[in-house]
Amino acid sequence: MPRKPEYDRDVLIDRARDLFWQNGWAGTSMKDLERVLGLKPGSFYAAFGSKAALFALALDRYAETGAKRLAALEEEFGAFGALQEYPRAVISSPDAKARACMLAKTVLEMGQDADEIGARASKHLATMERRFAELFRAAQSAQQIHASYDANALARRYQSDLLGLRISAERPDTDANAIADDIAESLLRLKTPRADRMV
Amino acid sequence: MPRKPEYDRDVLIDRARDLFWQNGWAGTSMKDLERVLGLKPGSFYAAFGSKAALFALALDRYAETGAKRLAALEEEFGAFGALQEYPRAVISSPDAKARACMLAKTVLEMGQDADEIGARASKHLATMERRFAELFRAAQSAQQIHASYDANALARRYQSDLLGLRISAERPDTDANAIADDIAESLLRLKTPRADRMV
DNA sequence: GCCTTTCTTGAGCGATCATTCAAGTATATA
DNA sequence: TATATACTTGAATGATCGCTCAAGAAAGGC
Repeated sequence: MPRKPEYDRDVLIDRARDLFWQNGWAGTSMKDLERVLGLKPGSFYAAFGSKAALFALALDRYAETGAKRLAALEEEFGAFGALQEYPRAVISSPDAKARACMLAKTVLEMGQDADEIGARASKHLATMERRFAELFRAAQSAQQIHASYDANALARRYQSDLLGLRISAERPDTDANAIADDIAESLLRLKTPRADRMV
Repeated sequence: MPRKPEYDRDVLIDRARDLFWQNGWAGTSMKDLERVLGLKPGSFYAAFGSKAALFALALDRYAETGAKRLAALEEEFGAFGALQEYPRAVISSPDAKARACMLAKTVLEMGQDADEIGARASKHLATMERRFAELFRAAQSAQQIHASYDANALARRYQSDLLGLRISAERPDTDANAIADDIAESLLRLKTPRADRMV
């Protein structure tokens, strides 16, 4: 039996995710990755195959972490509470390398058709939207949100608000916490029946 | 006197804006620009100085166009009507090369500190936010929005919603029109006094 | 201690990046 | 028509891109 790798693959993927998250696909060079991961080209390609393959792993890791955080909030606060807390949580984690959503950044940089990685990011976003819809439905079952609302529509709007929030949070001159509170507060209005469209 | 340029500088800036808007800074190569603008390197550098200088011109052009569109809506519908119409307008212009905001894409790609172009995009965003605040104040004066709201806070949230909307509109599987309608509709609730914070 | 297997190293690959510049071309004025 | 003044062209620059590969180093099985 031969020697074992000197690195911890999981740790490397985490570091790559942070680097890609912050600097984007094109903004992250192989030289950057070699420096941050502590791998020479030979080891890198033996371990991950290509820059694109590692980016895909980083994307999956990112999406998985986000889903877990949402699940933990649901565990602690219930479905409705999780929806209220998530906006605040997502812009205030101190270890995060960026405020904006890595999935959104990827979709914007790569496009989502024609590019495989962009499509993957888009798929993760769609999965998150479905999770939000489930939470909205659960909140409806718990009588915290009135049944007259369409949970899928609420989820779509909620995700849109989150994406906007996270971009706003990237800007230093903007009070993102106020926006997060605003989003959470607006959920409370959903307890009363949906008003007829007045527009 | 010597010969005149064969190109129309204004048209070239428009084309560069569309290209940069769609593909981003790093995603747009000099070769792309040469092809779309119909300029060989020598002419290009004589005309614009550098890729970065042209990007700055394109950013300014983009911001200027957006501001003009908002002003036109205000002219036609008044302040409150403009705020209602703008979300719909911004995702439905048929000539637009992308749905997402070029300023936001630039900030996300470049960062806004450390990079001069990112900072310029950020400044344009701040200017737009101030314009929104003015419109909210005008709507308050016209009794269409209750005076108990803080116009600056409304503008901050409104811009955040717009940024989210425009990212959502980039995704083909999402009904962005519904989100735009939702944003417009939520403005109607601002006619009644602000409820106390309940979160 | 030897051998096999894997990991590590780093020079170097062709391609592409933004940019430069000297040579050629066209035009308005004198 | 001659000349001065741009504008146009495109080959070439050095740097950097993602990536390859042959050689050296380390570690478990015998």
